[in-house]
This record gives sequence, C-alpha cells and structure tokens, in this order.
Amino acid sequence: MLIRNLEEQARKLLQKDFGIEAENFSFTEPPPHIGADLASSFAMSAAKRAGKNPVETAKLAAGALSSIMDVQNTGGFLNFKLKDSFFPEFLDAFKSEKYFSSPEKEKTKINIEFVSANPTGPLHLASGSGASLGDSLARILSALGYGVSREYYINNVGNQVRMLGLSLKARFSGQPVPDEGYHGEYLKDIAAEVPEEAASWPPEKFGAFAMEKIVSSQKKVMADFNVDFDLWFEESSLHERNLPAKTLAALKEKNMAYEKDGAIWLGLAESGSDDKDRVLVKSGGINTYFLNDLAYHADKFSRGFNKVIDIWGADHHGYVPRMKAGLEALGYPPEAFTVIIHQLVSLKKGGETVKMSKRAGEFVTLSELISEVGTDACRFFFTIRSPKTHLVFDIDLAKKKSNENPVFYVQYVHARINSIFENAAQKGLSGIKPDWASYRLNDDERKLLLKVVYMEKVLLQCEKELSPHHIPTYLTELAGLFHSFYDRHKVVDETNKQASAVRLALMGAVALAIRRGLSMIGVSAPERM
RNA sequence: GCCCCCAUAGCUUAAUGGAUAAAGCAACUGCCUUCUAAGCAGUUGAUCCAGGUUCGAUUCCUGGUGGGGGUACCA
Repeated sequence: MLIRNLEEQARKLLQKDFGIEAENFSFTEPPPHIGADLASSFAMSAAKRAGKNPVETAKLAAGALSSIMDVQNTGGFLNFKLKDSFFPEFLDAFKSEKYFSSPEKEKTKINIEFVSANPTGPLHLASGSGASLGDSLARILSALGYGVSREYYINNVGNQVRMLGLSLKARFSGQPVPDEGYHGEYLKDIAAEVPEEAASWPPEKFGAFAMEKIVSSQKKVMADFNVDFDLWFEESSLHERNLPAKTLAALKEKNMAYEKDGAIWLGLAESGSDDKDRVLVKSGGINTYFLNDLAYHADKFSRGFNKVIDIWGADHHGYVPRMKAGLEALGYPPEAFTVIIHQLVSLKKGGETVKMSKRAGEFVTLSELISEVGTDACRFFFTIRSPKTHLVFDIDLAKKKSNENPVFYVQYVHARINSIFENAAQKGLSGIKPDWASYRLNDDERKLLLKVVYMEKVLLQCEKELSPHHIPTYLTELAGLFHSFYDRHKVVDETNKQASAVRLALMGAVALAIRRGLSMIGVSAPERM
C-alpha cells in the first residue's frame, strides 16, 4: 500500500515541521487537465481550521513535503509528481498477494449476512442484488485483510413452513392451494417429485420436503452466481440450543423486558434507537420473529465476531432501529452491528413496471436471469450501481444488451493483454528485466500506471462506504485508459527491447489489477474472448 | 399523518465539500496489411425548484415538487 505509506510520511512531515494538524491529510486523484500524479486540497481546509491564509498554508505544506515528492502549489491546491523511482518499487510491491492487506485489520473478524431469503420459493431479482452486494463486499474486506465469514440465514421454523407444507400437499393431491398459501409454479414441479406413499404423510412432512428442495435449489443458484457462503444457518438450530429463551432471560435480567396484556415486551421507547416498545413473546406464548432474530445475532457475537453486518432490502429498513436497540439492550456496542440497506429493484417487462409478489408467483427468478444474461454480466450490472440507487431493471433490455454490458469492455482488456504476452513470448521478448534507471516513462505510460496505483484508494473508499460499486467504475476507467493506450502504442517491439520490457511490466500490472478487481466482484477474467 | 431512500445528458448510472461534472446505451463522423474492431479518435447533450451555510455546494442544512419503501402480538 504505497500511497498510504506516502500519506503517513506526509502527515508526519506536516505535523513535525510546521505544527499543522494533519491527521486527515490524504491524496486524491487530480483532474486530468492538471497533469499531476496526485493532488490534495488539504491546505485550503487546514487553513480554514487554523484561521490562516490558504495560499500561505499551501506554501508551508509544499515546503514540508518537497523532500518526498515534487510539489506544486496551484492557487491553494497541492499538486504532486511522484519520483520516477516510485514506479519500479510500486510494480514490485503490487505483485504481492497481500498488497492491499494491512496487519491491524487482520485482527477484526467480520460476519456478513446477506440474501437470507425465505425458504418458501426460488430466489428472485432482489436476491441477485443483495447477493452481488454482500459477496463483493465480503471479497473486498477480505482483500483488505479482515477475517470475513459469509452467512445465509434459513428461516425454517414457523407458520410459513406450515403453509408451504399445506400448499405442497394441495398440489400433490390435486386440491386447490389455500388462499394464504404459496401459488407459484415451482410447487407443481416439486409436487411431481413427491413419492407415491406421501398420501399418508402428515402435513409437516410435506413442509420439510418442499423446504429441502427449495433450499438446495437456492444453494445451487448461489453457487452459479459465484457466491460461496461459509455457513447456511438454520433457524431451527437456535431452538435446539434454546437460545431464544436464554436471550429472553438475559433481557429480563437487565430489567428490559416486562409483561403487559399477556405478552412479553421489550422496553425500547426510552432507548433512543427505537421509539416504541416491541413484543418479544406473543400473548399466545409464541416467540416473535424479533426475539428469535435477537438470539441469532447474539449467537453471531458469541461465535467471536467483532463486527456483524447485515444486508437488507429497503422494505425492511423500518426494522433497523428495533434490531439495533435490541442488541444494545443485550449489551453489544452499537458500532459492532451495521445494517446496509439496498434499495429495491423494480422490474420493467414489455414496457410495463411489474409488481413483484411472491404469493402471485409473478417474478423473474435469479436462475432465469443468470441463464439468459450470464453470471458475469449480471454481477457487473448489479455491482456497478450504488446500493442506494432505485434501480429499474428492464429485463428485455438486459437480455438484448447483454453483449453491450461494460463487463465485456473490462474483460477484453485481460484477453488483449494475454495476447500481448503470447506475442512477446513468440518473439523471444518475455522475461527481459526492464532497466528503469535508463527509461523515461511517456505520458500515456505514466497515466496508465498511475491508474493502477490508485486502486488502493478505490478499495479504501469501498471499505469506508461499505459499498463495492467503486470497483466496477474504476475498472471501466482503467479499461478505457488501456484500450486507448493499446491503440496508440505497440507493446511488443523487436527493435526496442528496453521499451518492450518496460511496457510488458506495465501490462502485467494492468492485467493483475483487472484480474483482482474482477475477482473482487465475482466476475471472471478470461484469457481469450 | 409520521419515518427512511432517491431526483445529474434522450435512457441507465458515476463523481472523500474542491479545479473544465464522468461513463455506457442511443444519434452522427472517421479509423482494421500492425499485440483480438467485444476496440480507438471525434461531434451533440445534464446537476428537479426556492432559499441558506461556505473562500468554494451535484455533494451539507431548511422548505417545496415528483417517485420508491416503511409505519404488525407478519416472517
């Protein structure tokens, strides 16, 4: 992480030589017309805080930093040129598997739970969005060094299982499906697999049968989507270990739970996070989903995670304060639990917005989408948007345009560089060590290399916002620079072995950045297209 | 009613409070005897409205307008 090292040095210099409070000094990518390698608006914001003249502050800062880089002070902006020796050093360091990782992050164990769709039907479009987000974030955090575990919660207890069983039984015996039941076509397919002797099964057995089929198909779709969960957690295992009752006891002990109208309530109205008291045990003696969910999250902490992240669709956002308040009541620090809300995907088909309702069985399944559009295009498409975007997904357009998905633009870089290396090998030009001391990078080479250098900033941005969408944006920009470079410069040049060696090293770094970036969003990097 | 999210080019979306707002699609003009034209170069084109904070606002605050979601002893 070389930029971070430079920033660290810069902070120390600023603080030591001039006593400027420099904790938040950082480099940014300058606009292209400036022609600098790195930029910072530090002087202007620091001047405000210190009550000094911005131009004077910039002058001081420029002086302080001139020992590590060439600095220009342009009307308060600081613009930097890296020394030429930076680049070979960077290329060498970048090859390390742990380039983005930092030791202090390795101590933090993060549990990230996502998708967790009800096991009562196939995964649909929204699950694709949640899966892309959660898995990509897990991959990015893991690249940064965190210990990350991906988890899927299977809600296999309760009334919905009963309804699922009744619905399957109805399908099996040719009876009408109950109004409150599940009407989707998929239960017809499952009914066809039910053995003859099921005529004597109790309804629960139908429920278990359907659920087993549905969960295993969900597992398969996730695998097809390049998402690998470390744990598929069954709600029933909570009850086997009596955890909801223990959670309830813990809340009672803290005097947070009380009885009213025959139900047991959690007193949250005063807590600040939530605004009203919530039921834990219904007057019939049955746990609410909330209590079981609290027990589940408490279990995550007791398994040794310091940080618990949930990814929910926006339709559940009203549940966030309750969950946070509940966990705080149990004594967990508020910052240890984070919920990421992603906005809902609405669907456009044949020019009309389609309402997605499970009961009506009227949705586009994720597996259908994957087989039509492909995992790579699908994941890139979902990941390139910020989770806050209210996406309208035009299914017809997505199918038609899958060839124009920017993912191919990025993947094509990898394929092209692979060809370059094949060509170099054929001409006996591979494996030559570049002599950096005698080579002067031209502007295009420098620009491309700098873009690779910036990658670490992109990852940190993703970490800060807990959003992976900066990665595909970055990759598209890097790909643009590469294709432009490719068009203008020949990499393999038998008449200039030195230039070839340098450019091959550069291409190696670009390919590595593309490969890593794509892998962080679960997309393949083909060698040939 | 109250709460949360959103509003950027014809369309779908980017942009730690910074410099000339960036891509893809669509439209138009050129470029394959060269390491893959799934590419390159170029043209047209945008910050919902009204205030405020700031040296500086697409970004922050207030109020509108329009859209999505939520407001269970459901899961």
